[in-house]
Amino acid sequence: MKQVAPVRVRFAPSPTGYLHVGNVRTALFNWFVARHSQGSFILRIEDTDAERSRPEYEGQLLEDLRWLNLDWDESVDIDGGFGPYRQSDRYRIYQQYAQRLLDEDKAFRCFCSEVELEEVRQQQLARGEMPRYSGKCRGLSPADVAARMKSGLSPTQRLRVRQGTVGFLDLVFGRIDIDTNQISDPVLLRSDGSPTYNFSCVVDDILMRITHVIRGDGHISNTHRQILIYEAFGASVPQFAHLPTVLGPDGQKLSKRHGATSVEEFRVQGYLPEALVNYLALLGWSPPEEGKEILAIKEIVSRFDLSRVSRSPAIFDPAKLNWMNRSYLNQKAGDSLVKLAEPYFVSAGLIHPHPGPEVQAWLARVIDAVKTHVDTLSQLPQEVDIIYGFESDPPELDADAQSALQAPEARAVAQEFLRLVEMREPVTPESYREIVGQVKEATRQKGKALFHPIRAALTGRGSGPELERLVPLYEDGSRLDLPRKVMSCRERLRAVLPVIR
RNA sequence: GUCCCCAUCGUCUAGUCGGCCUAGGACAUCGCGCUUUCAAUGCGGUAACACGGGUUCGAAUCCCGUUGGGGACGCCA
Repeated sequence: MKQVAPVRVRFAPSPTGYLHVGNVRTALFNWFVARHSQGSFILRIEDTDAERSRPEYEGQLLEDLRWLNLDWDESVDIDGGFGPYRQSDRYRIYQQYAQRLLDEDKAFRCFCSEVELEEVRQQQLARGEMPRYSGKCRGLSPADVAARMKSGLSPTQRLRVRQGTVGFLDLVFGRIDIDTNQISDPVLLRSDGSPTYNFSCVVDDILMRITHVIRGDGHISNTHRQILIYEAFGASVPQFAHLPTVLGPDGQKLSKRHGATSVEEFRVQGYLPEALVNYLALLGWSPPEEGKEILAIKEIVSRFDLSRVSRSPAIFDPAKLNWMNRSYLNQKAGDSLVKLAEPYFVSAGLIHPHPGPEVQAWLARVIDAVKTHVDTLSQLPQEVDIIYGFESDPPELDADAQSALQAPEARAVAQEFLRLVEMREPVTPESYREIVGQVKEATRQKGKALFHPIRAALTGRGSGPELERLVPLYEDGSRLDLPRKVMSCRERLRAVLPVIR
């Protein structure tokens, strides 16, 4: 029996900003692979760029991943025996491994200055060549090196790239081979001694026993350099899988001007994490069976396979995300949405903070009544205006409601309805139905001619949720302690009275 | 500029040994039904193999070229 090493994948973001949907998708696909194969998902913080990395982004990063329900097995907060998991805490390790390469003459010190290198680059570009390192310091003798060190120059350390071809079998793109003459001797250690991305990444992936490197396709060309580093260490090379880029609706790289792009923004706008995960899973991956696109996370995990990942870039489509979020919203019962929706209602001044059970129960019914109209939780308060709004004197009626109350028969319906409501207060679902029956009899109106005027008088609008649902919400809402008053049926009808006279 | 990669409806995609494809699904869009209205929902329609050459009895599927797009070429990740 052949022993198969357990799958170990990693998501290695840089804490240089908010978690972006493109990165989230990379994290997700890694996580899918880990969970599908009962492997480990490792979260590593790549903060070797001191200029741009900010510690506060790290916390945000973890929080965003938690919100998405992506759990990790090892990271800065869970030691799996392969730590530390923050690259800035691993500098000693990089020094040590860099020294080893130097000792074995697989790397060399380079004293070229940045201006000097830039000059050469410009010349090569002008000649229409691919800019690459000249190899100037490759052949420096130990004495030369010692002399320059003594004079106070601080060198970088570069890998000695061998002749020939390097290649790998990408799990999504297939075979990608190139000639090593396309590659400069990559800098491993900067002149200040800090490691570069390509070096720290490889050292960590070796030491953390990463089996599959899954990342954005912008890293394809880095992969060749990195493989050369694995070779220099005599380490086994992991499998690679590169994911196509996520683009904005205009086909350009996704950026702020395309609207929300960070997980934080999607959360604030009231998208459900499961909807965002489901949508992102379908961006570049498709399940083996057709037609089923709303998939629970566990269904995605069980079906996920890198061989079904597309090779071409995908455009992020907010309209489809909206549809998906709506569909998740409608799948959930109102009472399971109350907790999530509460903050939006509180900040809109519709309920007091920390509502009691009565308000919560009422709110759940309110949400059930209007949720088919919204894409996101943040749209709920404006939709709920049909319950609250009616306070101005006289109340504002929309165009549809006004025309519904134009005809004398329509006003008769509304007046009769009011008369009966006055007698039967408070209105229950049962009494509402009875009253409507009596109005029907008294006015000889039915169907649209009957319901439209009632709706207009009661809600001030030409359309909205079913009246049978709205009426009890008005009645019950009017008895609750809310920062903004909900008017009962009678109050509403009295208020419109001047309008329908 | 040089190298690498990609190319099916407006969008995400199915298509994995070339024939079952007069190209399927989902979103969006349009129409119809249901309903007192809107929404939701049900049913149906419009809509694509970038172009040009090959190979083959047969190509969306294989090969070459063109065009278009993306990426790489850093002491960024």
